[in-house]
Amino acid sequence: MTSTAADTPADRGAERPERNQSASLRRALAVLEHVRDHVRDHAGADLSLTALADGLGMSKSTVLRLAAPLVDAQLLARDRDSGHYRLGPGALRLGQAYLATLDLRTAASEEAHQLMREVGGTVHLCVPDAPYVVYVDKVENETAVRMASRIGSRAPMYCTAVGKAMLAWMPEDVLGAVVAAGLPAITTRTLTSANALRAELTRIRTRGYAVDDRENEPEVRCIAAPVFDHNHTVIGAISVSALTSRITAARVRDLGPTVAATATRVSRTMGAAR
Amino acid sequence: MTSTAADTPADRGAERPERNQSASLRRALAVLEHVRDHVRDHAGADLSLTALADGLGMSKSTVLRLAAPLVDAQLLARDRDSGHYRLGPGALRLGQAYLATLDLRTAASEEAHQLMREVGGTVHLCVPDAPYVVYVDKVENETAVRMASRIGSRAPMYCTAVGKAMLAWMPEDVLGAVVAAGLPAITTRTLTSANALRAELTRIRTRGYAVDDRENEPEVRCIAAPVFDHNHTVIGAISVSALTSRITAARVRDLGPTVAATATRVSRTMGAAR
DNA sequence: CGCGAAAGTTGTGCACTGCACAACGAGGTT
DNA sequence: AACCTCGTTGTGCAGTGCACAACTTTCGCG
Repeated sequence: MTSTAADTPADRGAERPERNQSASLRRALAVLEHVRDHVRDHAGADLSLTALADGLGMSKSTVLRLAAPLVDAQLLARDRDSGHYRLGPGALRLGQAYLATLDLRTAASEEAHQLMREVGGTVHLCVPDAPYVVYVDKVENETAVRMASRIGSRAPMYCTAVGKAMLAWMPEDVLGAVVAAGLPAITTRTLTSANALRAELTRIRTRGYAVDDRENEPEVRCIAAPVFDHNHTVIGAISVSALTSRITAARVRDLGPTVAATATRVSRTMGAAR
Repeated sequence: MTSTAADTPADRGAERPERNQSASLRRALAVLEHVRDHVRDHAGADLSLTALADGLGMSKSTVLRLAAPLVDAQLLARDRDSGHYRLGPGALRLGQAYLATLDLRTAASEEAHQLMREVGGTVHLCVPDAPYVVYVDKVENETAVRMASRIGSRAPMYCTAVGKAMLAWMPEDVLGAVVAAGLPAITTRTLTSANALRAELTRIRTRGYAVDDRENEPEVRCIAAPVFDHNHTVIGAISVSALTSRITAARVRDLGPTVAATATRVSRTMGAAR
């Protein structure tokens, strides 16, 4: 640090880059996320080395060298002809391994199907990822449903029944994070103030289930209840949703306890006391 | 492990660590893969910091600091109580993003369902990942099939119909890589010599489809054909499989052209000339 | 067909990162 | 309460990887 007479470039007071933060690893993950978010469309979605470097504000050599291990791990793949980057099969392996660890999914599967048959709407299973929810399973009424495209996608907590159901039983600081992330209006009925949301959560806690009454999509109602593990920690939520014509306001009061009972059974399977 | 003739004997003694190889990033990816491969079972699957460090031969502090960005990126998650590591929702996001880029899946979906109805067996869609195949879609006959657990899993090329179907139209060096990876016998009928495999590939090219006649599982026959893109590059394969009682040796000759025709239609959707 | 531009790849100095070791704090067990 | 194990944090020093630029390759265009 303090060198001899030959004075060092005294940058004292300057930004301390904080050691041991794995800057290069973070850069590499930024590369990965950039590819993930940028390969929306199918075949045409190209990401050349220069496009990547420009988009991330890195130099080409940096991206090239960071990408090499990602390609080796098959999280990324390079087009053999163009050299452009896309996600690789390793990404799929990770995702499937993640799903395999979620015994919540297997535990809820049967109940979810029964709930779908009973109610007729679409049943969703979610896990928290504050301030978002992640959809991990989906059961639809139609036959021959292909693997749901929405599995793996995220939605905000504050404007979905599943999100509010989980939030109602999560620590206070999570609500803070949700509010901090912003509460933009999705429809005219979205709860957009922290106070309104807080009051709603209290209501949810007393009745045992959450309702999304056209707060996220104009024509959809949704009823959700939380799933707990053996620690009484919220590990997910299960919901039914349908067009408002299928789930009338009056029917919500019947369906609410049904969904809550289903969620409670799943919780018990997961080891919850009650 | 499978390092064949990778390193030359020339660099003996002189340990050249090879610069610019992103050693730390590779370590981090090793951590990720270790977690992925080690969290087979559900809730009980714990990976403590020390267990991870021991399993990888790294020091605890290294693992701790490498894991931090992975946790931030939600590829990993830590159990709030025990601090143990597991895969995070970000892994699912990656996997789903990968599937979204595969328009092969959407292109083949309808044909796959029709093939399943026509033949009655299980239909698989795969992409190459030499020397393996990766299953990216699956259509089963039974109703109410949950999201296929085998999606995302891998199988060797040399002993599967889909693998051989792709291999038959891939560059010669891919066959070399497959042979180099080894051809262990899975059943008594597995092709275990490079020559037998090469002869089989020639046969496949002439008739237009590949057959796995109990080479991978004792009681299963499988018929597959390759899918090409606009460059006439192999981008996948589609197959039907069933117990030998359902697909007799005689029926193979009927089903082969059916599967090949299906694959050709998918290829055409993908922009192939013919 | 040859020329130019743009993209991808490789070499290298130097600053900074992150590895290992060890000390420290936090629970849990006897 | 003492012990033990696990997770976390501080720090010297070696080695990594970032940026820049030279080089190679590929492609477009007259």
